[in-house]
Amino acid sequence: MDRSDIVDRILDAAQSLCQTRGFNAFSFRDLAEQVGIRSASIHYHFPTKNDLGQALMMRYRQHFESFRAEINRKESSPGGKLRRYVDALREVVEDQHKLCLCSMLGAERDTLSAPVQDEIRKFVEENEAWLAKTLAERKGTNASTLPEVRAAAAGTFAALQGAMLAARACDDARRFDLAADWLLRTLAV
Amino acid sequence: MDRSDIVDRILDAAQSLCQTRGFNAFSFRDLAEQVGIRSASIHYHFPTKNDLGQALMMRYRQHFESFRAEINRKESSPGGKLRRYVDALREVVEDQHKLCLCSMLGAERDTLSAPVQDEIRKFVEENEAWLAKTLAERKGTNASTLPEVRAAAAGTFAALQGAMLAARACDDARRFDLAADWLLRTLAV
DNA sequence: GTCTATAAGATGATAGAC
DNA sequence: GTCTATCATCTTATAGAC
Repeated sequence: MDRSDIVDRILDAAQSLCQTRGFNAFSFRDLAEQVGIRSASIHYHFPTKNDLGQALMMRYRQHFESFRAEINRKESSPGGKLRRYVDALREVVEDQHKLCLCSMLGAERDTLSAPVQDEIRKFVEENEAWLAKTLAERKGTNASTLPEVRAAAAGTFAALQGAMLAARACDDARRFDLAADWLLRTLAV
Repeated sequence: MDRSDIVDRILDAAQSLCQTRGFNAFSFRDLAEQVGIRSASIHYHFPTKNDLGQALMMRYRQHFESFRAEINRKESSPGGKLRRYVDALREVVEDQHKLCLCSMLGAERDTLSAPVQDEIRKFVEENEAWLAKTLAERKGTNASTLPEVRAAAAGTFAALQGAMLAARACDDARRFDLAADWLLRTLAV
């Protein structure tokens, strides 16, 4: 995990700042200080802040894509897949009560460029599609586009993102567990 | 609804900016321009931005307190109460895909003063307590502090806040309906 | 690729006139 | 209570040396 590639180190620091403070509450100087270089050097890799935001959200989305593929490989039962997915979000919450990058940038949507907005939307769609497929699988079908399955996926995604938000809002990680455990029981996982 | 009191007009404009852009993405100048006065006049009423944030979240919390009391007065069945609560959030979403103030400030929590953080936490606690009481009532008891009822309330609150967030993140109000309707069906309301 | 230096504008906040 | 004027600082971003 010791990425020494400078672009990744910048993105790591930016992601951490973004998940705890928000995109509009950290500067190139804050970022440069954390990475140990000067702010002009950040601009060399990411000319504008929106370029940084786009790269940030794109990388995050791809990480989740790999992560979902890994779950599908390692876990055979739909229930096990859902529990692994929830456990990964729990780890994010337990690390400084961080928010999902998608939620933080989603909240700040109106202040971001169109390419960043597109990345956020894609993240939601891809995660909901996976949840729908997994929830359908649990019912023994592959009809993941049925209205009732799509609704369950949207509700599940909303509950999980909202649980992370409540944990951050109250500075209390147990709020995530309370809501996430209720969700898994309700889904009969 | 035509509040001419200047403090309320400032708070109205600040709330709207906050629910669409976030607390860290609007300035005293933006605010002054919307209200039609100068930024120095805003500082007369709210010396610092955190003073404004505290007043904003306190007023929002009290509005919800009155709103929940109104629901309790007008609606007798627990199911009807929950539906009214959800409908009110839907109205917020339908207005420019606004976020609940609690979610926006909750996301930005680390950048806010302790008094504002306290107001956010109180908002979550008060709304969850009301949901727990209403969900317990639906089961014919008043045991709203039972672990299973508290978990259901936390899950419900998380799902609703997350549904608002997804609608904003994707610039699509139907995402709220999809998740909220699933929630109400799941709660058998 | 990173640095120093700096531009041009925004920001929260204050002093003092009216 | 609102205004003009202003301050010190921070912000994103660029030019040009090394």
